[in-house]
Amino acid sequence: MASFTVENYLKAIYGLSQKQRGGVSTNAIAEAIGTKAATVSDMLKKLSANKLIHYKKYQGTTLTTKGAAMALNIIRKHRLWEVFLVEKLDFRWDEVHDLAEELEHIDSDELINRLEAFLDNPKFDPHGDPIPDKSGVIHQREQVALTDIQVNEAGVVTGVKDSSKEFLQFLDTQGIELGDRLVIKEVFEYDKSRTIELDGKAMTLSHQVCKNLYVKTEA
Amino acid sequence: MASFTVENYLKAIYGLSQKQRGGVSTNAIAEAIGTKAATVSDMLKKLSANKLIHYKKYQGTTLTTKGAAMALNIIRKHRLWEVFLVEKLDFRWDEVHDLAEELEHIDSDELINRLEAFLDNPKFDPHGDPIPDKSGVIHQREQVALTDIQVNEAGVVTGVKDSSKEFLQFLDTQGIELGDRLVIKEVFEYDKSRTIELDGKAMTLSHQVCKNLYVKTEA
DNA sequence: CATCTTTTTTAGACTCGTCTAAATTTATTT
DNA sequence: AAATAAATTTAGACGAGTCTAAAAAAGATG
Ligand SMILES: [Mn+2]
Ligand SMILES: [Mn+2]
Ligand SMILES: [Mn+2]
Ligand SMILES: [Mn+2]
Repeated sequence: MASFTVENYLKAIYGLSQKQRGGVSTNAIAEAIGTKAATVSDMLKKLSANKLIHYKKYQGTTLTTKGAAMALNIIRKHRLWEVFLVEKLDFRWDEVHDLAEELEHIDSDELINRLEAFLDNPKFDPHGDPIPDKSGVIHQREQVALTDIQVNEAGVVTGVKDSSKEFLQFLDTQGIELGDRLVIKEVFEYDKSRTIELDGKAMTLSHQVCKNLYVKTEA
Repeated sequence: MASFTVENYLKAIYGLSQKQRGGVSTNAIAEAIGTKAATVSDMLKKLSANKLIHYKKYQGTTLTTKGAAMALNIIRKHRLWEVFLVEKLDFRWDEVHDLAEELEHIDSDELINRLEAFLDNPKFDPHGDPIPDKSGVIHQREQVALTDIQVNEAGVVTGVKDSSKEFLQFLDTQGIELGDRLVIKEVFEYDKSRTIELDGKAMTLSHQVCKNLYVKTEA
């Protein structure tokens, strides 16, 4: 129904609105989509005319119920395709994003529902992000960043905040993957780096890494 | 690389060039793609400028080596996705064409090669059409239409010439599927219909049906 | 071969998504 | 509060792909 372009705008607005409260700015959308603010302004007018966003000039934008439903469906498709690529075609978790970026626009609910069943109804994608169900309901997992737990606290790695190829490959080199159990051994106040124990091995992780790693604590 | 539109033109030209000898006409392309002749003329100029077709005004067109290679890759992707949809997601053979029409444009050789392996390197799609290999080589099966075999000759159903939903669903109602063995029992000269025996059951098929059913004879 | 018909191409226009440059509004700072 | 800075929108343009209407070429017919 909606063009690739419109779908990408909706997804971007949804994503940005999750990271802050209040409306999403024109510049933020331009940055996310890789386009210019002028282009975004034009598009916001069209999306608004189609009742996909709430929009007052100069005031930022938020998705309407209809717009949010469409965004969630695209996210659902994106994440299910990512699971397919990793689980069935043996792609690595750092290789699947761009492909899913294309596959998410394939227009068929029947296809995506069957794919979901074929994959045994996964609840999370390869990066630990939750998969919205058919009606767009998304269950956020109870998880905290590694920066938010104390010395001697333990956690299981459940996801990443930064899904960039670079970060994912860095985690690979360190042998850190989803499901790993770790314990914080020491926090260095100087640079906020932390020493953790994982698989019986000690390693030190920078503040930047800890900020971007989600764990579920054993509370 | 090439846009969806360009890919669809190349595929259409390839398909039409298989059905006749000589160049493909502007009108035929317009008809195949569902557009107007004027639009096709414009596009032919662009494809020619990009060295994807040989083109002389008013003379029809043929694909260059480069154009043919691209067309075959799209056909390869189309057919492998069709196999996936039928074999893995349990779609029926009459349901998969339009979805494959979208999926064929996903731009990744790595993806399609992995999909091929995941599907156990199928050689034919759900309609019996051969799947080009990685280098675009396509092995046409030795098969003939049901109109071309004699009374008492036997054959195994290997494909359909007409892949329309209507014909495929008709075959379903008659219980005819790929792999079925049949024998021609009688040919009626009056309307060229034929009586066949299949699974021990006799049935009469019209000339139109026989023309569109391919079989491999036991020669 | 001259005319009529069909096919194909050109001309001009439209939509979608994009851009740069300029104008406008909002936010921040003295 | 005025001045300056930053964010946003408007104006005007462009390429891709499409259309309708008109012109031109090729093909068929008497
Ligand atoms: Mn996308
Ligand atoms: Mn993901
Ligand atoms: Mn297509
Ligand atoms: Mn097919």
